[in-house]
Amino acid sequence: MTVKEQNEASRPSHFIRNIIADDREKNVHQGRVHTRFPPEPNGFLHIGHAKSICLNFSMAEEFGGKCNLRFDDTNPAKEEQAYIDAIKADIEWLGFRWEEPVHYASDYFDQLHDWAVYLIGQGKAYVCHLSPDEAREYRGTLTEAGKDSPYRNRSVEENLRLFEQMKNGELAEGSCVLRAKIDMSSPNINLRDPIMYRIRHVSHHQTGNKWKIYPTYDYTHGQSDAIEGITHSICTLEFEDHRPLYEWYLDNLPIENKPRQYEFARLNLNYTVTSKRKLKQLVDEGHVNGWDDPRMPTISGMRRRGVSPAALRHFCEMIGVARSESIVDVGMLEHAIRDDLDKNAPRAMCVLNPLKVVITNYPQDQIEQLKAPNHPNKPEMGERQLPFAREIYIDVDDFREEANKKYKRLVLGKEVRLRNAYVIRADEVIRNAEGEIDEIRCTYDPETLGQNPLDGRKVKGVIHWVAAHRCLDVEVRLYDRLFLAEHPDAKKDVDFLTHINPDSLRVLQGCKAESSLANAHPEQGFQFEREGYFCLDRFDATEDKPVFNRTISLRDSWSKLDSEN
RNA sequence: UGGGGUGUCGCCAAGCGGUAAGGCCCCGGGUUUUGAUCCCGGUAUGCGUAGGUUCGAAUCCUGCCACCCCAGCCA
Repeated sequence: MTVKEQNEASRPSHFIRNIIADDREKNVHQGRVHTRFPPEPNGFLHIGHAKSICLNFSMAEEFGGKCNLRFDDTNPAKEEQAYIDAIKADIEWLGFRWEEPVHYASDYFDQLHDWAVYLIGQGKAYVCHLSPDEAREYRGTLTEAGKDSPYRNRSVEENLRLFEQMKNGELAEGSCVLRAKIDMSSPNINLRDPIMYRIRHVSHHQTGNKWKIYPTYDYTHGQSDAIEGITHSICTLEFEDHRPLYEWYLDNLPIENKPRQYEFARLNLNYTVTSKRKLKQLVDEGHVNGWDDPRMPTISGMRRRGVSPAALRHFCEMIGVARSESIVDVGMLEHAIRDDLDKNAPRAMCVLNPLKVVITNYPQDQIEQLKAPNHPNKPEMGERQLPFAREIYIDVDDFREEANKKYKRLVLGKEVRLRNAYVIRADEVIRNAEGEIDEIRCTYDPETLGQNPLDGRKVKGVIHWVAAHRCLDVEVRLYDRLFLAEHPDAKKDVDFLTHINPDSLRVLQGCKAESSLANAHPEQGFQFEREGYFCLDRFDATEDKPVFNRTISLRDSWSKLDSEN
């Protein structure tokens, strides 16, 4: 198999790729491929945007083309510079490089204005003084045609004069708009004389106080694409009805390069909310700690949680690109995350709920330095030292006074393997005044380091542990799904907030981590063996107080078994 | 009851007239000092539905059904 074939095999065809490949073969756009990712800076990017980013950037990359980053900043009231900065950081973190410089739709406000004057001159645009309510009435309904605005036949001169006044801030906000003169009886409502400009006496994060009028998305997007030489303008399905309008502007303006718009189905994930409005609500109302809270499906949230760019990109490839609306199982995202971490995360041990174990036949002051591989299947990842001593911690869940045969951990009177160390036997349970278990007294078999018991005894279980006096005291944040309902926003009459998982974050203090973890870097993924994947929080961890976020647990076929009994 | 779309395994998704890819999930079995990973094997006589064309249809034609989007001076 050639490299190209392998590539094609691992990247299944999808309709956008097919269209582009086809266009290149037919030399459409002189064989150029130029895409763009056009976010509005009114919130943080989420997993759905990741799909679009991967699509746009990878199509350009694959076909030797370019991909622009363009902020779709036509509504200054909702936009902020802070979002622009965050969006740029997210895209870079994902590993994509846009074609410099960064573009803004607002870069084209002058050109757009001149084109509006041009359309007025052609008798194809007019200033309309209908109030919003009146305009709605005149627009008609889905089944009834609209009516022409009484202002539709103003003279070119009057329109020019009024538009100039709009531009100069001489007219009040909301008093009138500039509309394209298309067809009030079109079955496509977008063609019923759509608004091109509205008056907004607000300053803009890029253009300051220069403008009193701002163009709408429809009047801006296609032309911006054309100006930038975009060939394939990829957007989501809900813009499909806008395509005739997109093309109307390109056809009625003196524009050479005509980009084509293609629509794909946006990403939906179960147990997740991906609507900027709702995500903003979660942030604004304090249900989470900011846009980059590790529970958020935002790119920065997932980053902070410990998800790698590679995992996200792989996920986007797995789910494909199509035109049918679908809801992807979060299990697929989780699989992509585990798959990446399993291959790349060094192993370590950390006891989440410590239970002291005293090994009575181990010398009082002795400390051995055991060796442990950093990855069981990748010797090239090296090994580390693991101090072993008379007192260790194991997890509360890994000991039972009595249990059936299915329980493969430490049971009173039975043996278990300490991961990377010896086999121990539980001899005695020590209780405090309240009758709670305080510690377990064990004995170890010195002949079992790196080998099975010499007499052929079978020890089936393996548990993790940490040396009591050589470990780190750490905080661990256990994250779980933010929503309990599979489709949190499915019902319009049920507030999605009612489905919030009250246990989406559990903070554990006093967890005991092996000492080598003192060298962990923020965002570096580790597998805490038998527990899951964790990383140091990039904002809250300090030298004195390490804070680890659980990215995701290990797959667990035991808890299912256990609960069946 | 207008217009635009979509319907292939529990969830994604290839397929474009030659006899249903792949991934996730699930179920068996094997390896394993992580109940992880990994490895083998299994899972649609069926492609929304009813007809038609054809030697042959998920692919072409016709009717029907279901679901999604559109009546912001949001994008």
